[in-house]
Amino acid sequence: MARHDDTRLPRLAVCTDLVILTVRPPSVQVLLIERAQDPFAGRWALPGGFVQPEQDLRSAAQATLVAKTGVEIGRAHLEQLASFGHPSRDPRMRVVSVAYLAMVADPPAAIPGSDAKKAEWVDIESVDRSALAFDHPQILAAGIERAMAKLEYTTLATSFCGSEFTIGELRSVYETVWGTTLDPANFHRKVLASAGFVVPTGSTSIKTKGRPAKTYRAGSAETLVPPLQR
Amino acid sequence: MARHDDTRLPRLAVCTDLVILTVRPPSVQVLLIERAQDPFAGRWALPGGFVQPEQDLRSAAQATLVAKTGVEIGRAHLEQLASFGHPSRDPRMRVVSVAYLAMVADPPAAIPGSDAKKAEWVDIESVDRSALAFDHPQILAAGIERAMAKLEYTTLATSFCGSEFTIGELRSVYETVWGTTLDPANFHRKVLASAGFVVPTGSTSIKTKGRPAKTYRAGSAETLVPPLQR
DNA sequence: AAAATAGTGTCTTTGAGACATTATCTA
DNA sequence: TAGATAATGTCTCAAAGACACTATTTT
Repeated sequence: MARHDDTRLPRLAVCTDLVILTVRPPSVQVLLIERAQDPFAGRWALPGGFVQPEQDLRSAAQATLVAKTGVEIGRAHLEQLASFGHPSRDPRMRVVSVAYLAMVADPPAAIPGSDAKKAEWVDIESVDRSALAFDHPQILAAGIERAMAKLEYTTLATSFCGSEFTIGELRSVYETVWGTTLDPANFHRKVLASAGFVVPTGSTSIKTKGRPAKTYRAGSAETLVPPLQR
Repeated sequence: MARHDDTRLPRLAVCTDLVILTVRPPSVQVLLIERAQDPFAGRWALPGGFVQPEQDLRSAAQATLVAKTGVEIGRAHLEQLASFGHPSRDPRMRVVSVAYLAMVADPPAAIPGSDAKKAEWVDIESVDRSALAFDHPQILAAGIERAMAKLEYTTLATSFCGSEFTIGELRSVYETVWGTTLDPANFHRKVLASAGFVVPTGSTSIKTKGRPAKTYRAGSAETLVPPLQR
């Protein structure tokens, strides 16, 4: 059985890695950094960092999220994704990664910071996933899959929209993430029929084309009953 | 930014804790141990253990699962649940716990092993959740919630059944976990209509009462389209 | 006016639930 | 035979999708 005598415990670290997504129709984008240091210097990777002593896992993820996107907490969705702990996933030493999934709306340019040469929003279609550092191909895949699935049965899509949005903008989030087209009329009715999904602001948006649309804010509901289907 | 110079990294360990569930109508049961050692000696807790060097997270969880239940791998469902890493969740030192959720069918008596005075299957209704050691109340809640949710849109319920089961047995899993009653006729039709949910064995089960039921094995599908509703 | 998008109305089809009916066993 | 559970059939109602139609803007 495992002992907890800490002098016998191996050297080990915990980090967080983030799959930060945004939707810019017709693309879903992920924030990637080009690593400044070894291991994997020069390679693209998910942003992340070691969890500091006395730092909660979520706080660590939040710190990375804010540092890389420049987006205020509270204007982004952040949830734990999964943990990855293969003994040799990091060549330096054993590092268990607690991955987080974040969604932000219309972020400014990504911020490289000290650990990256570059930081960029990249279309997920054009990412050479297998070239990512560490086991980040796996983490990215898990993040994208989770995001796609959660759109169906949660109100998460609103976190890809700004504070005010039209039903058409919300629909384009779904269409972009799922790579499908949805009937505008039926989508409209279904969204308004889901209690707590969106609340009207009373004003309308000015667009370049077509009839101006009423705008909405995200509602208080988190789950979508009934779910929206793909 | 985080440094990776390992001499500066704090002492830290990673463990796995398991929410192991089984269904014995009319109860859902969870495997709990009574801790043999401090901290929390004498208190009930989820089974778990430290992750050993060179041991994968899943392997660590699997080892605990087999050790406590006596069930062969392959006859149990095991999935990662979430990670819990509050800095003071363990009074000894910083310990990040990667929690796993397991489901087993009709297990034998639980095995205490060396780290527990007792190990028992306990009805989840009768667990004094707030008395559990560490942050295990939170982990248990997350496990139960996940299990209940996944019955709806996955074929997971079959992992609470033996290798061969009747539709009625499968239905009682749903009824037990959700605490509801389901229409036997409609349930029957919906299960058989879900492609890949169950496959007929060709034989029938002998029961004490009523007409003998055809038996089925778990099918190859993992997700349930359309989902079964509560 | 034409084009584009927002929003509403309506019809059809599908699927879920309620419940009756038939089948096959044990006590 | 009575009672119990399995399995099938049928009816009704509600929701989803297809699509026609109206509304309001820009060019």
